[in-house]
Amino acid sequence: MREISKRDRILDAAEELFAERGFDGVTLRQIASSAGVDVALANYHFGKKLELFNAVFERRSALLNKSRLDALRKVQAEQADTGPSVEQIIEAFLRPLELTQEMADPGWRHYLALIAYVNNSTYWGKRMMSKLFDDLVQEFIAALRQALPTASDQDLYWCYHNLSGALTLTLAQTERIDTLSGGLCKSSDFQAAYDHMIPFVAAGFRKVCGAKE
Amino acid sequence: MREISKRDRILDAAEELFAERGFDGVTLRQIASSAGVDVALANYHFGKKLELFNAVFERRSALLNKSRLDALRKVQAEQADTGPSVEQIIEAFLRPLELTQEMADPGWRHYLALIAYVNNSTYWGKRMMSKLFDDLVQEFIAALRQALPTASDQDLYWCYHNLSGALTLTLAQTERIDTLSGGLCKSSDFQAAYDHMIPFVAAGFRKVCGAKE
DNA sequence: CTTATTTTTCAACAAGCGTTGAATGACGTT
DNA sequence: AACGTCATTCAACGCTTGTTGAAAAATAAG
Repeated sequence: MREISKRDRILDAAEELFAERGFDGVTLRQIASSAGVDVALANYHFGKKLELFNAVFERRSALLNKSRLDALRKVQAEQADTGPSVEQIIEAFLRPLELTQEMADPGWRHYLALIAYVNNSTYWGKRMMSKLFDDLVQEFIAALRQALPTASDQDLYWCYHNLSGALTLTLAQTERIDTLSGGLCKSSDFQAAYDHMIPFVAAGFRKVCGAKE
Repeated sequence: MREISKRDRILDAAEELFAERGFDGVTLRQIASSAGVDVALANYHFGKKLELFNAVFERRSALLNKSRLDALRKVQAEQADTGPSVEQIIEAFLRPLELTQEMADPGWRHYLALIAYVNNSTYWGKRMMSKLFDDLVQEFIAALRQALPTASDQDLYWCYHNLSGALTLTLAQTERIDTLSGGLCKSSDFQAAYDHMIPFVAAGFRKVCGAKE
């Protein structure tokens, strides 16, 4: 069994702490302490604090984009004649996230919570989200445009905005729904979250972007 | 024309800056400078930094809750026989927010962006959201339960979670949809946001919580 | 074994932080 | 005009922050 390098331990610790408290809510000393290394080591490997943040944010993005795009290509291949349905597209967009979140390794869970933090932030979001995720999102919107041929682009983007919001709150794992529902629903129950989100969002798309009777 | 007190100028400045950069992303010196007062004055009026944050967060909550509850009571009174429809309930939940966001005073816009920050944060959200907004939310969920009599509570809460996410991202005003849509949709166009969100969410509720055929 | 190179720690820096106590200003009451 | 109260500023405190250069340890190369 291979040891985890100190460099990776710093990334892991930073990932978890940044996701929970945000960029300014965490000090390099906390990260170093949580990783069990000296403060200066983060600087040696990554440079400034902001560069460490970027390194964390970019580490898993390519892998994530690939698994989601693969899921889309798969349903597109399966429905080569008619094209995939709205539900199938949404499913390809969401299920890969569920899979990583339910893995034994908590790293992916922290990473997706970090994405939620960035995506919901005016200050960080504009800079960071587009660069890494725009291409993928446009790919999915193109598929939706084909599945909903009567939709205007404006309607499509606003519907995606709703989808993105519902997803973001799920990724954040705020546990708010736990207290609100008296323990009936749990933020950690990702399968239940996506099982409800997929038909909910698909129905929304159909209603707003579907044929006008 | 009445002068704005320095105390209120501190609240206004803190509201805007906290909403944009989060609790730890803002210093008391930035707040004081933006308000045009001395650093020590924030401490005199509000105590510690965290107490200032709480003061900002609570300042407008009662007023906001009242306007949303009034909107709900109104549609309930109008439809005393059948009870309000899902669309009417969602509309009562959302439109008061749109109204405050479109006011000339930008304070409300900043305040709702702050709510988005808190609601999406594991660290702050658990403590702060429930205390101020749970009663109101349960009131709306009760109304939805009545409009969707076949729904299980679990389904209802998960659907509310989706609604809350879509709303939160709108409140945050990240401008992500602006770049994504190439300027076709604007985060600042609240009317368009809610015009699309209401039918979208209502359709989701009906699909997930409606009668099973 | 020696030498280079990379990784890690140590010690310290200047800057900025939240917070405080005392001094000053403003303002209405008597 | 003198007083007391509230509002505001000033100056400074102890502490933590991100960052750095040099020392030490580990690893690889010859």
